[in-house]
Amino acid sequence: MSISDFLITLVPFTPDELNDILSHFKKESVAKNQILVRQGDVCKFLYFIEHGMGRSYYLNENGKEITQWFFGVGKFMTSADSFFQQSPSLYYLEVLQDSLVYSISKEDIDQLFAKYHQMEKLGRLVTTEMLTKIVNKLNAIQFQTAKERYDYMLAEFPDIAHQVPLGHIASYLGMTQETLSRIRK
Amino acid sequence: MSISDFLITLVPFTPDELNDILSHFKKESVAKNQILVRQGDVCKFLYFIEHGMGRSYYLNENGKEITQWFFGVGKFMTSADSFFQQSPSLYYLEVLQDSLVYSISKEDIDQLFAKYHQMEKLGRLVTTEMLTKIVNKLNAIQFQTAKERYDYMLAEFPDIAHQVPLGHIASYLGMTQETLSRIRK
DNA sequence: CCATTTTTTTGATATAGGTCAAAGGAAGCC
DNA sequence: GGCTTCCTTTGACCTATATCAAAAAAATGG
Repeated sequence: MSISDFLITLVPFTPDELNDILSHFKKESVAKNQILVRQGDVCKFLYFIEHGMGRSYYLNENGKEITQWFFGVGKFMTSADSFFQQSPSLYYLEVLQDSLVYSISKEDIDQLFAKYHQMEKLGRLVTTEMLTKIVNKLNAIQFQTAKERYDYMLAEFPDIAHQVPLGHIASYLGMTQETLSRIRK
Repeated sequence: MSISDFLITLVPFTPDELNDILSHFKKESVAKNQILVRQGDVCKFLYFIEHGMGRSYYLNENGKEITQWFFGVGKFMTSADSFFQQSPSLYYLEVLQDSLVYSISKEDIDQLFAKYHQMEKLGRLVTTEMLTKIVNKLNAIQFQTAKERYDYMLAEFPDIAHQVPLGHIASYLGMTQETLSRIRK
């Protein structure tokens, strides 16, 4: 899904608005395993994934990587709190496959928010969707067995679930990789 | 905190805008234990809590109440997904103490979103704040021990933690009330 | 295509927190 | 102010999942 298709399905931008908005996004190819943001850095960009996938993760007290979220095709990827507050990121942002993304800076998106009422609406809708998805994850994590949590993963990220290392998924689901391996049988 | 104080700390509304916006909120007294929305109903209103507190909860497969969120003074309370999508609510919304709230309907708030660019921004900011808070809860639930989860509760809801039945808090934190009772000692 | 590294699976054992049952306390109500 | 209902604590036992260790399988790179 292209970024302009994505935008117009959510909000009825005029062609002029759409062109102006798109002109602030920069197309980038990013190689597999590239780190876009490090824990402690300020996240400078918001990325739209046209092709590929990524994840956010952090290092826990034992230095283990804990996946916090997966980002697939047609989604915005960023370290949300860091990007919007321009505060140090709690997470790494990593690209998991060679990807094609469109990036926009905080200043540019703020300008667009201020310039276009409809852009502000887009921001609200995208944030609301994310909120709903996080609530779903929370319910899965909080009250479901390991098996059910894996089913949630398959439903939420069907395209991603079979393309990333099992350890990434296990930490995302709050279980060990041994447990996930046993479940998958 | 009054609703108008709350609004202007987030977004610089003009006095006229503020008056118009406030005129769409209706002041209501709600008695303790009153249910504002039932699971399965469409949530018709968004509530701002000027005084009091509430929670959202659902009934799990065994018919047990599972608290999903607490809402304190100076917060918006609603069944977010149901209200914004006008879909059946997954949650009950219950007032936990005699409360003073300001309510606004979906149609009215949509009208305000459409009318005022700044109102749309308010919506985005409030949603973003909620998103951040849910991520915090998720991290507490997913990776912390029962003891640490209770500490998170005390930090996130200091005013609420000591005023509601222990069972509500236990289910919110994803543990049994027996476990929470043992921890509290 | 072999060597090395990474990822996944399997097995044995440990434990945090759950479940079930029941007793104490506290609070609302006539 | 006693009755009833609700809320909290305590005890005994159990289970899902973690931890630790190591083998097997798959992927990567020169």
